[in-house]
Amino acid sequence: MSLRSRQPSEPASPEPEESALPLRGQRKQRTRDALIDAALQLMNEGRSFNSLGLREITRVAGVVPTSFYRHFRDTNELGLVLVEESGLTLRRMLREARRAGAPVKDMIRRSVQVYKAFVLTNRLHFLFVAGERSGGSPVIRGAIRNEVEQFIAEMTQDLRHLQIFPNLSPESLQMICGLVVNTMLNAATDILDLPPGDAELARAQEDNFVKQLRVIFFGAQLWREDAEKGEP
Amino acid sequence: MSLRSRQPSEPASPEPEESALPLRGQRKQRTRDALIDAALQLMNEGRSFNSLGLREITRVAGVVPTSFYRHFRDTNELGLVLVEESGLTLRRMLREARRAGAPVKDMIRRSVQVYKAFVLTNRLHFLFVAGERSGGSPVIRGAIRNEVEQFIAEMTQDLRHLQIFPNLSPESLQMICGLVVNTMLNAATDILDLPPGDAELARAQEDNFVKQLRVIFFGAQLWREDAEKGEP
DNA sequence: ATTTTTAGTGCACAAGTGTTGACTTACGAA
DNA sequence: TTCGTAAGTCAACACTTGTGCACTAAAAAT
Repeated sequence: MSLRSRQPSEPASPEPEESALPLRGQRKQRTRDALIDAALQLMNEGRSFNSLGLREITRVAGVVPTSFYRHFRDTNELGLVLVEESGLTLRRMLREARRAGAPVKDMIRRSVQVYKAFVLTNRLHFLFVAGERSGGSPVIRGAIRNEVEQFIAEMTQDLRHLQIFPNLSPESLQMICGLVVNTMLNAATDILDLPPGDAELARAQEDNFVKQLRVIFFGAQLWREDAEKGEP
Repeated sequence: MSLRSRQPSEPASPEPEESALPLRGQRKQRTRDALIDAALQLMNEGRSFNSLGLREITRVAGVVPTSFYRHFRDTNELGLVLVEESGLTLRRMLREARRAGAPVKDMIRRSVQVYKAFVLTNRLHFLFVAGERSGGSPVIRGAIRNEVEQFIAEMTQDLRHLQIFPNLSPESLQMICGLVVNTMLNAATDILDLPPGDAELARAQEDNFVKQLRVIFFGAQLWREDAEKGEP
């Protein structure tokens, strides 16, 4: 079960150095991808990453256990590669959103729908990120945290240039984005766990998600920097 | 290393049925608790729950592997007990907050500080909940979700009786509470991961947490039910 | 054409795993 | 005092695990 073609990155970019068709390197990359896919596939069946065994991974990848060492020092190193990949996916989402521009009509709901679609088509990466973000081994958790932090920073930049919240200082904008991203990743878990077919539940879940974001954006728009707020 | 006395529940409540000092039952409970504590302790050292082995648990609990079966069918069942316990801890927090009443001055910051303290003194349970909420085995994740859902519902009731948001329908209030709880649990991970001693970082983290909650409550106060909101 | 490199294989090993059944031993009821 | 119950122990089982070493074969370099 091949889950996806791996990292097409730039499909038609004849880089002179790398893609000079080293036939062996190609082959190596293929089993390397098979290993990564195997890990993702196992997680897709309900397992958590750091409960995966090296042998288990190589088994579903269709290679012998010792082959693993030709590509990674241990499973943790594979995990870090997975973190990096997932980070790329996150930034790809941001880039696509950037290109599409902010929808003018019913902005939040549209964004949520786009997000939902993106989560589902990149199911495995989101499963990994949402799952290991607070759970797994400390080193991987740290790496994911970095990636998410970076994502938040980029999102902050984008929103800043869009001038949607002219009232907010860059720091406050970042704090808002952190809140939004947490809400997003949390929703990702819900989206991925949702049994397919139940349109009613999906709708309720989407409505809830939309409302939460509306509250956040609503509060953000009216935010003033200095004051000590809250009801006195 | 005994981490805590287990479930004091009601320290001075001579229940006629249970506490008739069946010396054997006492002993059984003790090793049962040792098993539970062992699991928590292992997680406290950076492991995720469903990577724990039965033997591993019994080893740090100081009993022989086969003893495990006198208390739990398998590790998953232990996990479910852990979920239940953690749920109790969550509700205990709510109850204490209820008894203390809402602080009138600088309400949110106070609450955050109380919450931080509570998370640190109940470190293990929060570590478990925050870690396995989106990570571990599906059945445990589901159980945690139930517990959290219930917590949200209770919190909704409390806020309703406090009349803090008279503008919100019960459903909207629940949605707000969901947002708050997610933000709380997310902050719990940060709080627990924070290296001790770094007061500066702790302060920044707390400020961020406080601000996020302020935005949410601020947005909630101004929320109107009917309208389709957001910037058009 | 020959040699070097290297991705992938096969085999082996020590160590750890979950689970079993028969056992001890001390509590608590008779 | 006797005796059944059951928490905990012991030894053993059939596996799985991560890892090391020698090997093959095909691609790349010479």
